[in-house]
Amino acid sequence: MLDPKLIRETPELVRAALAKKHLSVDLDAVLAVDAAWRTLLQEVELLRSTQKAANTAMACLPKGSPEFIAKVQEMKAVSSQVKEKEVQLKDAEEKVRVAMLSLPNLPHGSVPEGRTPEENVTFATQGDIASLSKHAVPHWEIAGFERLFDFARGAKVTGAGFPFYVGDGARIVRALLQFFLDEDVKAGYTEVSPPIFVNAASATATGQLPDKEGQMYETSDPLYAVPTAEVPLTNFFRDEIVEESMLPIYRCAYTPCFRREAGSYGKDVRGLNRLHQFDKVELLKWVHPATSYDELDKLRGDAERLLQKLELPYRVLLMCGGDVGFAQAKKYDLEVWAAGQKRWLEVSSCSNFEAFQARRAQIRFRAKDTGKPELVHTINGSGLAVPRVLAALLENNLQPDGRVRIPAPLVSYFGKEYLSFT
RNA sequence: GGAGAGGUGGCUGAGUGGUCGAAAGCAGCGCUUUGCUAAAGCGCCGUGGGUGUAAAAGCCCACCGGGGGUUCGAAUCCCCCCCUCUCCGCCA
Repeated sequence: MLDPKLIRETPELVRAALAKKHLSVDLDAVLAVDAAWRTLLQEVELLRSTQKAANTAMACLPKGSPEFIAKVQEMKAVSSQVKEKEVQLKDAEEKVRVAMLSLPNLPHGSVPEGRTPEENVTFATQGDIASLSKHAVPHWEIAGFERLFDFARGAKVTGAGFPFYVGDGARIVRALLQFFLDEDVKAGYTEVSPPIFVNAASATATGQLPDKEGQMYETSDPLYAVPTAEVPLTNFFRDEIVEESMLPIYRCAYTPCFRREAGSYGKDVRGLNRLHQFDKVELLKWVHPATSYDELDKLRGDAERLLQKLELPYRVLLMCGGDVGFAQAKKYDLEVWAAGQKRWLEVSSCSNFEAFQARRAQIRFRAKDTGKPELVHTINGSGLAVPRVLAALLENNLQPDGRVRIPAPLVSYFGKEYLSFT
């Protein structure tokens, strides 16, 4: 959510910033419902004010006195007016709420112009792609792949996109998660194991709701299966005021992630590229607004280091205005090179949300100098998503003998130096 | 799942229809006293919104778990929901 005062007082500034995101936003409609709401609010408050004054006067009048009875009669009219107006006010309030929730976050000034993913800026590239085998194959074509990653049985038991991981397949997933969490903890993040279902209020605070319910699995309660640990993690401090001295707060969490992802097709959904359920470790920070862009860079660095340790070539994309996302002010994507598919796979998305989520979630800190609550900035990114890292690992490290070499830092977690499909 | 008790400000905890945004205490902040510390005394000390302003101040409204209702008037009475605790049942 944006600052309502900013929208009212500098609508042109807001309009210009939103244009950069290339989303169709009717700011005038938002301003109109806001103005209507404020008019009604003032009318109701005026009525309530007279009601209150009468109430105070009546308190020192004898109950049965003629003056008292006259007042009651007089106030009955006011009371019915208030009730009528309050219905309208409630309606107006809801309209404002919906309108405000529909506005995307403003992109940061450093976000490049652009409409499509092709216009994202390659910010950095690490590792040597050329040295990887020219004969690498997509991971789903590796002999024995389906033994370790059993999509057929997953589809039978649950549905497409819910594979079984078997033997070394299960073990490599566990090794990666353990490695990621240990490294993240070393980098200063406190490990958390959150609930994997959230309520509507939580999903609204982080920006999944309203409008994006089609991307989440919903239970009959209703609760939502988390699409990322970001959701429960961010909401940890919802409706709370923390001390400024507690900032910045660093947390990491592993959860399975559930995404319905309707509408994807082709090579995007082959093998481990895109699943309805996958494992991911998320990094999350609550920070002082003044430091949030430094903290974003640091978080991205923490995610990058994981890829470096796994010896995976990757690039960092700075997302252009059109690809930043609804709730983000600035976003970097980390993509690993998958030698078999000969393409980049997104394994982490590191974003600064500034106060957008904090305002929805009412997460604030008490400023030391003024003593007043202020909104924190939230920052998050994957550290990292398992299946695509795994896909790149399988494709890049496949040996002529059909085994996959395990990168040195992972060996102690995996328990051996090669993953075997037999 | 069943029965009972309860949800009030950062915390503890009064308040059962009117002048209550809410006593008191603790914590916090400021001042006084003091060689320092401690103690004591005095004062300040919730959040959100509207309006106003260069920014403030000020003024107004709302908020006593959430939502609805009764009433001229609700923290207080009624209904629904959520949560916590105790006991019982079930269970990894």
